[in-house]
Amino acid sequence: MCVIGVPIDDYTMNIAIKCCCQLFRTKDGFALLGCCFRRAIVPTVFTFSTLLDGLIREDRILEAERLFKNLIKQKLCEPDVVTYSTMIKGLCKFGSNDMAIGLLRLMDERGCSWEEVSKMLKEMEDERISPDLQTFNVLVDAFCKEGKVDEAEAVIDIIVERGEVPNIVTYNTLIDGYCLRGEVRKARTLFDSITARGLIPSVITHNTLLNGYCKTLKIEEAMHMFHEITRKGLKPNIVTHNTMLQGLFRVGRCGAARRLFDEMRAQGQVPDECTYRIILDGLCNNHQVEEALSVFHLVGDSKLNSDVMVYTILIDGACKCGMLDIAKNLFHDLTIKGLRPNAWTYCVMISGLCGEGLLKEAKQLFQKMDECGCPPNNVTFRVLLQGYLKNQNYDDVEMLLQQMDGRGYSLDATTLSLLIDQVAAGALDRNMLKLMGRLVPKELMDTPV
DNA sequence: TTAGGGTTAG
Repeated sequence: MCVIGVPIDDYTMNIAIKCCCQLFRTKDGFALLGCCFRRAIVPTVFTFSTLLDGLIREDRILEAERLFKNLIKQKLCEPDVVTYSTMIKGLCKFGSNDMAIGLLRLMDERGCSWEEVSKMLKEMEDERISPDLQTFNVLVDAFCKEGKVDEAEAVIDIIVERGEVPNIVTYNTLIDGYCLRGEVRKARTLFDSITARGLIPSVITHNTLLNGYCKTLKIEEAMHMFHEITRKGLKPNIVTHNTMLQGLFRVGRCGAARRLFDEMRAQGQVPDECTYRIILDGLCNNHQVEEALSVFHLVGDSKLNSDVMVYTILIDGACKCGMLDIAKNLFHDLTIKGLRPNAWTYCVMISGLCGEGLLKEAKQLFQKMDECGCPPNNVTFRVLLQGYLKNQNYDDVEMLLQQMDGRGYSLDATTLSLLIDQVAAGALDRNMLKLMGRLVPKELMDTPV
Protein backbone atom coordinates (compact mmCIF):
# COMPACT_ATOMS: atom_id res chain seq x y z
CA MET A 1 0.00 0.00 0.00
CA CYS A 2 1.40 3.38 -0.93
CA VAL A 3 0.25 6.84 -1.85
CA ILE A 4 1.89 8.38 -4.94
CA GLY A 5 4.85 6.11 -4.49
CA VAL A 6 5.37 6.88 -0.82
CA PRO A 7 5.31 3.71 1.26
CA ILE A 8 2.99 3.70 4.24
CA ASP A 9 4.78 3.50 7.55
CA ASP A 10 3.46 2.42 10.94
CA TYR A 11 2.83 6.03 11.96
CA THR A 12 0.53 6.71 9.00
CA MET A 13 -1.10 3.34 9.43
CA ASN A 14 -1.94 4.11 13.05
CA ILE A 15 -3.52 7.42 12.04
CA ALA A 16 -5.60 5.67 9.39
CA ILE A 17 -6.74 3.07 11.94
CA LYS A 18 -7.61 5.82 14.41
CA CYS A 19 -9.77 7.53 11.77
CA CYS A 20 -11.64 4.29 11.11
CA CYS A 21 -12.22 3.68 14.81
CA GLN A 22 -13.46 7.19 15.49
CA LEU A 23 -15.89 6.93 12.59
CA PHE A 24 -17.33 3.77 14.13
CA ARG A 25 -15.73 1.72 11.40
CA THR A 26 -13.51 -0.45 13.53
CA LYS A 27 -14.05 -3.25 11.03
CA ASP A 28 -12.08 -1.21 8.49
CA GLY A 29 -9.49 -0.59 11.19
CA PHE A 30 -9.01 -4.34 11.51
CA ALA A 31 -8.77 -4.66 7.74
CA LEU A 32 -5.90 -2.17 7.92
CA LEU A 33 -4.34 -4.25 10.68
CA GLY A 34 -4.44 -7.16 8.24
CA CYS A 35 -2.61 -4.90 5.76
CA CYS A 36 0.04 -4.25 8.42
CA PHE A 37 0.75 -7.94 8.79
CA ARG A 38 0.90 -8.46 5.03
CA ARG A 39 3.21 -5.49 4.53
CA ALA A 40 5.50 -6.33 7.42
CA ILE A 41 4.51 -3.17 9.25
CA VAL A 42 4.73 -3.96 12.93
CA PRO A 43 1.62 -2.85 14.82
CA THR A 44 2.43 -1.26 18.14
CA VAL A 45 0.70 -0.75 21.44
CA PHE A 46 -0.81 2.42 19.85
CA THR A 47 -2.38 0.36 17.10
CA PHE A 48 -3.93 -2.17 19.44
CA SER A 49 -5.11 0.41 21.99
CA THR A 50 -6.82 2.33 19.20
CA LEU A 51 -8.58 -0.80 17.95
CA LEU A 52 -9.53 -1.74 21.49
CA ASP A 53 -11.07 1.69 21.95
CA GLY A 54 -12.89 1.34 18.62
CA LEU A 55 -14.48 -1.93 19.72
CA ILE A 56 -15.56 -0.39 23.00
CA ARG A 57 -17.04 2.64 21.26
CA GLU A 58 -19.14 0.22 19.23
CA ASP A 59 -20.17 -1.69 22.38
CA ARG A 60 -18.37 -4.79 21.19
CA ILE A 61 -17.19 -5.64 24.66
CA LEU A 62 -16.74 -9.37 24.11
CA GLU A 63 -14.46 -8.77 21.16
CA ALA A 64 -12.63 -6.08 23.09
CA GLU A 65 -11.98 -8.52 25.89
CA ARG A 66 -10.84 -11.16 23.44
CA LEU A 67 -8.46 -8.70 21.81
CA PHE A 68 -7.13 -7.61 25.19
CA LYS A 69 -6.50 -11.20 26.28
CA ASN A 70 -4.84 -12.03 22.97
CA LEU A 71 -2.51 -9.08 23.27
CA ILE A 72 -1.13 -10.62 26.44
CA LYS A 73 -1.35 -14.29 25.47
CA GLN A 74 0.15 -13.95 22.03
CA LYS A 75 2.55 -11.22 23.15
CA LEU A 76 1.33 -8.93 20.35
CA CYS A 77 2.40 -5.93 22.39
CA GLU A 78 2.97 -4.86 25.97
CA PRO A 79 -0.23 -3.21 27.18
CA ASP A 80 0.48 0.15 28.79
CA VAL A 81 -1.54 2.49 30.95
CA VAL A 82 -3.66 3.58 27.98
CA THR A 83 -4.48 0.00 27.04
CA TYR A 84 -5.51 -0.80 30.60
CA SER A 85 -7.51 2.40 31.03
CA THR A 86 -9.30 1.72 27.77
CA MET A 87 -10.16 -1.81 28.83
CA ILE A 88 -11.37 -0.52 32.19
CA LYS A 89 -13.54 2.01 30.39
CA GLY A 90 -15.04 -0.86 28.41
CA LEU A 91 -15.79 -2.91 31.48
CA CYS A 92 -17.34 0.10 33.20
CA LYS A 93 -19.46 0.83 30.16
CA PHE A 94 -20.59 -2.76 30.17
CA GLY A 95 -21.50 -2.65 33.84
CA SER A 96 -23.72 0.37 33.43
CA ASN A 97 -25.72 -0.63 30.35
CA ASP A 98 -28.61 -2.85 29.50
CA MET A 99 -26.70 -5.94 28.57
CA ALA A 100 -27.04 -8.46 25.83
CA ILE A 101 -27.36 -11.97 27.15
CA GLY A 102 -23.97 -13.20 26.02
CA LEU A 103 -22.27 -10.38 27.80
CA LEU A 104 -24.19 -11.00 30.99
CA ARG A 105 -23.01 -14.61 31.14
CA LEU A 106 -19.48 -13.36 31.28
CA MET A 107 -20.07 -11.79 34.64
CA ASP A 108 -20.88 -13.69 37.79
CA GLU A 109 -23.88 -11.64 38.71
CA ARG A 110 -26.32 -9.32 36.97
CA GLY A 111 -24.58 -6.25 35.80
CA CYS A 112 -21.63 -5.01 37.69
CA SER A 113 -18.09 -5.55 36.70
CA TRP A 114 -16.36 -3.67 39.45
CA GLU A 115 -14.57 -6.83 40.54
CA GLU A 116 -13.09 -7.10 37.09
CA VAL A 117 -12.06 -3.49 37.27
CA SER A 118 -10.37 -3.83 40.62
CA LYS A 119 -8.67 -7.03 39.43
CA MET A 120 -7.34 -5.10 36.51
CA LEU A 121 -6.11 -2.28 38.72
CA LYS A 122 -4.29 -4.95 40.76
CA GLU A 123 -2.78 -6.38 37.58
CA MET A 124 -1.58 -2.94 36.62
CA GLU A 125 0.11 -2.63 39.98
CA ASP A 126 1.80 -6.01 39.57
CA GLU A 127 3.04 -5.00 36.16
CA ARG A 128 4.20 -1.73 37.69
CA ILE A 129 1.94 0.19 35.37
CA SER A 130 0.62 2.94 37.51
CA PRO A 131 -2.92 4.13 36.86
CA ASP A 132 -2.86 7.85 36.16
CA LEU A 133 -5.37 10.67 36.43
CA GLN A 134 -7.11 9.62 33.23
CA THR A 135 -7.57 6.08 34.51
CA PHE A 136 -9.17 7.49 37.63
CA ASN A 137 -11.30 9.89 35.62
CA VAL A 138 -12.67 6.89 33.73
CA LEU A 139 -13.69 5.40 37.07
CA VAL A 140 -15.22 8.68 38.30
CA ASP A 141 -17.25 8.82 35.11
CA ALA A 142 -18.39 5.22 35.36
CA PHE A 143 -19.48 5.61 38.97
CA CYS A 144 -21.32 8.85 38.20
CA LYS A 145 -23.18 7.29 35.28
CA GLU A 146 -24.29 4.50 37.63
CA GLY A 147 -25.56 7.10 40.06
CA LYS A 148 -22.91 6.03 42.58
CA VAL A 149 -21.66 9.51 43.38
CA ASP A 150 -20.31 8.48 46.79
CA GLU A 151 -18.00 6.00 45.12
CA ALA A 152 -16.99 8.67 42.61
CA GLU A 153 -16.10 10.99 45.47
CA ALA A 154 -14.09 8.15 47.03
CA VAL A 155 -12.11 7.80 43.80
CA ILE A 156 -11.36 11.53 43.93
CA ASP A 157 -10.11 11.07 47.50
CA ILE A 158 -7.77 8.34 46.23
CA ILE A 159 -6.50 10.70 43.53
CA VAL A 160 -5.70 13.31 46.16
CA GLU A 161 -4.13 10.75 48.53
CA ARG A 162 -1.82 9.69 45.74
CA GLY A 163 -0.62 13.25 45.55
CA GLU A 164 -2.27 13.91 42.21
CA VAL A 165 -4.45 16.91 41.47
CA PRO A 166 -7.91 16.35 39.99
CA ASN A 167 -8.32 18.32 36.78
CA ILE A 168 -11.26 20.10 35.18
CA VAL A 169 -12.43 16.84 33.57
CA THR A 170 -12.65 15.20 37.00
CA TYR A 171 -14.85 18.03 38.27
CA ASN A 172 -16.96 18.25 35.12
CA THR A 173 -17.67 14.56 35.49
CA LEU A 174 -18.64 14.92 39.13
CA ILE A 175 -20.88 17.91 38.35
CA ASP A 176 -22.60 15.75 35.78
CA GLY A 177 -22.92 12.97 38.36
CA TYR A 178 -24.66 15.31 40.81
CA CYS A 179 -26.95 16.60 38.06
CA LEU A 180 -27.88 13.08 36.99
CA ARG A 181 -29.07 12.45 40.54
CA GLY A 182 -31.02 15.71 40.51
CA GLU A 183 -28.66 17.29 43.05
CA VAL A 184 -28.20 20.47 41.04
CA ARG A 185 -27.54 22.64 44.10
CA LYS A 186 -24.61 20.45 45.04
CA ALA A 187 -23.45 20.68 41.42
CA ARG A 188 -23.67 24.48 41.59
CA THR A 189 -21.64 24.59 44.83
CA LEU A 190 -18.95 22.47 43.23
CA PHE A 191 -19.08 24.64 40.12
CA ASP A 192 -18.55 27.75 42.25
CA SER A 193 -15.60 26.18 44.08
CA ILE A 194 -13.72 25.30 40.91
CA THR A 195 -12.01 28.68 40.58
CA ALA A 196 -10.84 28.46 44.20
CA ARG A 197 -9.17 25.19 43.25
CA GLY A 198 -7.13 27.06 40.68
CA LEU A 199 -9.06 25.74 37.71
CA ILE A 200 -11.11 27.61 35.13
CA PRO A 201 -14.61 26.31 34.34
CA SER A 202 -14.75 25.55 30.63
CA VAL A 203 -17.69 25.76 28.23
CA ILE A 204 -18.23 22.06 28.95
CA THR A 205 -18.44 22.81 32.69
CA HIS A 206 -21.12 25.42 31.98
CA ASN A 207 -22.95 23.14 29.57
CA THR A 208 -23.00 20.35 32.14
CA LEU A 209 -24.61 22.54 34.78
CA LEU A 210 -26.93 24.07 32.18
CA ASN A 211 -28.06 20.56 31.35
CA GLY A 212 -28.61 19.87 35.05
CA TYR A 213 -30.89 22.90 35.32
CA CYS A 214 -32.77 21.93 32.17
CA LYS A 215 -33.28 18.31 33.22
CA THR A 216 -34.69 19.44 36.57
CA LEU A 217 -36.89 22.00 34.75
CA LYS A 218 -35.23 24.94 36.51
CA ILE A 219 -35.57 27.01 33.37
CA GLU A 220 -34.86 30.43 34.92
CA GLU A 221 -31.56 29.21 36.35
CA ALA A 222 -30.83 27.58 33.00
CA MET A 223 -31.40 30.84 31.11
CA HIS A 224 -29.22 32.59 33.63
CA MET A 225 -26.43 30.06 33.09
CA PHE A 226 -26.87 30.36 29.33
CA HIS A 227 -26.29 34.12 29.50
CA GLU A 228 -23.49 33.71 32.02
CA ILE A 229 -21.45 31.89 29.37
CA THR A 230 -21.34 34.90 27.02
CA ARG A 231 -21.01 37.32 29.90
CA LYS A 232 -17.82 35.54 30.94
CA GLY A 233 -16.48 35.93 27.42
CA LEU A 234 -16.86 32.24 26.62
CA LYS A 235 -18.39 31.18 23.35
CA PRO A 236 -21.52 29.03 23.57
CA ASN A 237 -21.16 26.07 21.25
CA ILE A 238 -23.65 23.78 19.53
CA VAL A 239 -24.06 21.68 22.68
CA THR A 240 -24.94 24.82 24.69
CA HIS A 241 -27.64 25.70 22.19
CA ASN A 242 -28.96 22.16 21.89
CA THR A 243 -29.16 21.83 25.67
CA MET A 244 -30.99 25.14 26.05
CA LEU A 245 -33.36 24.28 23.20
CA GLN A 246 -34.22 20.98 24.81
CA GLY A 247 -34.78 22.70 28.15
CA LEU A 248 -37.23 25.17 26.59
CA PHE A 249 -39.16 22.38 24.86
CA ARG A 250 -39.30 20.41 28.10
CA VAL A 251 -41.15 23.22 29.87
CA GLY A 252 -43.39 23.71 26.85
CA ARG A 253 -41.92 27.02 25.71
CA CYS A 254 -41.95 26.16 22.02
CA GLY A 255 -42.04 29.81 20.93
CA ALA A 256 -38.93 30.65 22.95
CA ALA A 257 -37.25 27.56 21.51
CA ARG A 258 -38.08 28.76 18.03
CA ARG A 259 -36.62 32.21 18.77
CA LEU A 260 -33.47 30.66 20.19
CA PHE A 261 -33.14 28.49 17.09
CA ASP A 262 -33.37 31.58 14.83
CA GLU A 263 -30.95 33.44 17.06
CA MET A 264 -28.33 30.71 17.02
CA ARG A 265 -28.48 30.50 13.25
CA ALA A 266 -28.18 34.28 12.97
CA GLN A 267 -25.03 33.98 15.05
CA GLY A 268 -23.60 31.55 12.55
CA GLN A 269 -24.12 28.44 14.63
CA VAL A 270 -24.83 25.53 12.30
CA PRO A 271 -27.50 23.16 13.68
CA ASP A 272 -26.40 19.54 13.74
CA GLU A 273 -28.30 16.25 13.72
CA CYS A 274 -28.69 16.54 17.46
CA THR A 275 -30.45 19.92 17.09
CA TYR A 276 -32.76 18.38 14.54
CA ARG A 277 -33.64 15.45 16.79
CA ILE A 278 -34.26 17.79 19.75
CA ILE A 279 -36.61 19.94 17.67
CA LEU A 280 -38.58 16.99 16.33
CA ASP A 281 -38.81 15.38 19.74
CA GLY A 282 -39.68 18.71 21.34
CA LEU A 283 -42.52 19.31 18.89
CA CYS A 284 -43.86 15.76 19.32
CA ASN A 285 -43.85 16.04 23.10
CA ASN A 286 -45.73 19.34 22.88
CA HIS A 287 -48.56 17.86 20.84
CA GLN A 288 -47.25 19.30 17.61
CA VAL A 289 -46.69 16.02 15.75
CA GLU A 290 -48.07 17.47 12.51
CA GLU A 291 -45.59 20.32 12.74
CA ALA A 292 -42.77 17.80 13.39
CA LEU A 293 -43.85 15.75 10.37
CA SER A 294 -43.95 18.81 8.16
CA VAL A 295 -40.42 19.80 9.27
CA PHE A 296 -39.38 16.23 8.49
CA HIS A 297 -40.91 16.33 5.02
CA LEU A 298 -39.54 19.79 4.37
CA VAL A 299 -36.03 18.55 5.04
CA GLY A 300 -36.64 15.73 2.57
CA ASP A 301 -34.14 13.09 1.62
CA SER A 302 -30.94 14.08 3.32
CA LYS A 303 -28.39 12.93 5.82
CA LEU A 304 -30.59 14.35 8.58
CA ASN A 305 -33.54 12.26 7.48
CA SER A 306 -31.54 9.09 7.05
CA ASP A 307 -31.32 8.59 10.73
CA VAL A 308 -32.96 5.79 12.70
CA MET A 309 -33.25 8.01 15.75
CA VAL A 310 -35.26 10.60 13.81
CA TYR A 311 -37.63 7.91 12.60
CA THR A 312 -37.95 6.51 16.10
CA ILE A 313 -38.82 9.93 17.51
CA LEU A 314 -41.53 10.45 14.89
CA ILE A 315 -42.93 6.92 15.18
CA ASP A 316 -43.20 7.41 18.91
CA GLY A 317 -44.81 10.83 18.49
CA ALA A 318 -47.30 9.53 15.93
CA CYS A 319 -48.22 6.52 18.10
CA LYS A 320 -48.82 8.68 21.14
CA CYS A 321 -51.16 10.89 19.12
CA GLY A 322 -53.16 7.95 17.85
CA MET A 323 -51.74 8.29 14.33
CA LEU A 324 -50.84 4.61 14.10
CA ASP A 325 -51.06 4.45 10.31
CA ILE A 326 -48.51 7.21 9.97
CA ALA A 327 -46.28 5.43 12.47
CA LYS A 328 -46.54 2.20 10.48
CA ASN A 329 -45.71 4.02 7.25
CA LEU A 330 -42.66 5.60 8.82
CA PHE A 331 -41.51 2.20 10.07
CA HIS A 332 -41.95 0.82 6.58
CA ASP A 333 -40.18 3.80 4.97
CA LEU A 334 -37.09 3.48 7.06
CA THR A 335 -36.49 -0.10 5.96
CA ILE A 336 -37.02 0.94 2.34
CA LYS A 337 -34.32 3.54 2.86
CA GLY A 338 -32.01 0.74 3.89
CA LEU A 339 -31.96 1.83 7.51
CA ARG A 340 -32.15 -0.82 10.20
CA PRO A 341 -34.57 -0.31 13.06
CA ASN A 342 -32.88 -0.79 16.41
CA ALA A 343 -34.26 -2.14 19.68
CA TRP A 344 -35.61 1.31 20.51
CA THR A 345 -37.45 1.63 17.20
CA TYR A 346 -39.04 -1.80 17.60
CA CYS A 347 -39.94 -0.87 21.13
CA VAL A 348 -41.92 2.28 20.25
CA MET A 349 -43.64 0.50 17.38
CA ILE A 350 -44.60 -2.47 19.58
CA SER A 351 -45.79 -0.10 22.26
CA GLY A 352 -47.90 1.79 19.69
CA LEU A 353 -49.48 -1.43 18.41
CA CYS A 354 -50.24 -2.61 21.94
CA GLY A 355 -51.80 0.77 22.70
CA GLU A 356 -54.34 0.14 19.94
CA GLY A 357 -54.92 -3.42 21.11
CA LEU A 358 -53.19 -4.92 18.08
CA LEU A 359 -51.44 -7.61 20.10
CA LYS A 360 -51.07 -10.07 17.25
CA GLU A 361 -49.17 -7.55 15.16
CA ALA A 362 -47.09 -6.54 18.17
CA LYS A 363 -46.18 -10.17 18.78
CA GLN A 364 -45.20 -10.68 15.14
CA LEU A 365 -42.93 -7.67 15.24
CA PHE A 366 -41.44 -8.84 18.50
CA GLN A 367 -40.65 -12.23 17.01
CA LYS A 368 -39.09 -10.58 13.99
CA MET A 369 -36.48 -8.91 16.17
CA ASP A 370 -34.34 -11.99 16.75
CA GLU A 371 -34.52 -12.88 13.04
CA CYS A 372 -33.36 -9.39 12.11
CA GLY A 373 -30.33 -9.62 14.35
CA CYS A 374 -31.74 -7.14 16.81
CA PRO A 375 -32.66 -9.23 19.86
CA PRO A 376 -35.33 -7.77 22.14
CA ASN A 377 -33.88 -6.19 25.26
CA ASN A 378 -35.21 -5.72 28.75
CA VAL A 379 -37.41 -2.79 27.73
CA THR A 380 -38.93 -4.58 24.73
CA PHE A 381 -40.02 -7.44 26.95
CA ARG A 382 -41.48 -5.06 29.51
CA VAL A 383 -43.39 -3.09 26.86
CA LEU A 384 -44.89 -6.23 25.33
CA LEU A 385 -45.78 -7.64 28.76
CA GLN A 386 -47.48 -4.39 29.72
CA GLY A 387 -49.34 -4.45 26.41
CA TYR A 388 -50.64 -7.95 27.13
CA LEU A 389 -51.63 -7.13 30.70
CA LYS A 390 -53.39 -3.88 29.82
CA ASN A 391 -55.38 -5.70 27.14
CA GLN A 392 -56.27 -8.56 29.48
CA ASN A 393 -54.48 -11.08 27.34
CA TYR A 394 -52.64 -13.51 29.59
CA ASP A 395 -51.77 -16.40 27.26
CA ASP A 396 -48.17 -15.49 26.57
CA VAL A 397 -47.29 -13.89 29.89
CA GLU A 398 -45.66 -16.94 31.48
CA MET A 399 -43.71 -17.73 28.33
CA LEU A 400 -42.40 -14.17 28.14
CA LEU A 401 -41.37 -14.24 31.79
CA GLN A 402 -39.53 -17.51 31.24
CA GLN A 403 -37.75 -16.08 28.22
CA MET A 404 -36.74 -13.07 30.28
CA ASP A 405 -35.39 -15.35 32.98
CA GLY A 406 -33.45 -17.31 30.37
CA ARG A 407 -31.92 -14.15 28.99
CA GLY A 408 -30.99 -12.82 32.40
CA TYR A 409 -33.38 -9.88 32.13
CA SER A 410 -35.30 -8.28 34.96
CA LEU A 411 -38.63 -6.62 35.67
CA ASP A 412 -39.16 -2.95 36.48
CA ALA A 413 -41.46 -1.70 39.23
CA THR A 414 -44.32 -0.79 36.85
CA THR A 415 -44.50 -4.14 35.08
CA LEU A 416 -44.03 -6.01 38.32
CA SER A 417 -46.91 -4.26 40.04
CA LEU A 418 -49.18 -4.85 37.02
CA LEU A 419 -48.31 -8.55 37.21
CA ILE A 420 -48.91 -8.78 40.94
CA ASP A 421 -52.27 -7.03 40.54
CA GLN A 422 -53.31 -9.69 38.06
CA VAL A 423 -52.20 -12.49 40.37
CA ALA A 424 -54.24 -10.90 43.17
CA ALA A 425 -57.23 -10.62 40.85
CA GLY A 426 -56.92 -14.29 39.96
CA ALA A 427 -56.21 -13.62 36.28
CA LEU A 428 -52.70 -15.06 36.58
CA ASP A 429 -51.68 -18.27 38.33
CA ARG A 430 -50.15 -17.82 41.80
CA ASN A 431 -47.41 -20.30 40.83
CA MET A 432 -46.02 -17.59 38.59
CA LEU A 433 -44.99 -15.55 41.63
CA LYS A 434 -41.84 -17.64 42.08
CA LEU A 435 -40.77 -16.90 38.52
CA MET A 436 -41.56 -13.21 39.02
CA GLY A 437 -39.47 -13.23 42.19
CA ARG A 438 -36.46 -14.39 40.21
CA LEU A 439 -36.91 -11.46 37.84
CA VAL A 440 -36.89 -8.79 40.52
CA PRO A 441 -33.58 -6.94 40.46
CA LYS A 442 -31.69 -6.63 43.72
CA GLU A 443 -32.08 -2.83 43.83
CA LEU A 444 -35.86 -3.17 43.75
CA MET A 445 -35.78 -5.63 46.66
CA ASP A 446 -33.77 -3.12 48.70
CA THR A 447 -36.26 -0.32 48.08
CA PRO A 448 -38.13 0.36 51.32
CA VAL A 449 -41.90 0.03 50.90
C1' DT B 1 0.01 9.22 16.18
C1' DT B 2 -3.37 5.61 21.21
C1' DA B 3 -7.43 6.63 26.51
C1' DG B 4 -11.02 11.04 30.02
C1' DG B 5 -15.89 15.41 30.66
C1' DG B 6 -21.21 18.23 28.17
C1' DT B 7 -26.41 17.80 23.96
C1' DT B 8 -29.34 13.14 20.95
C1' DA B 9 -35.56 8.58 20.78
C1' DG B 10 -38.49 3.50 24.54
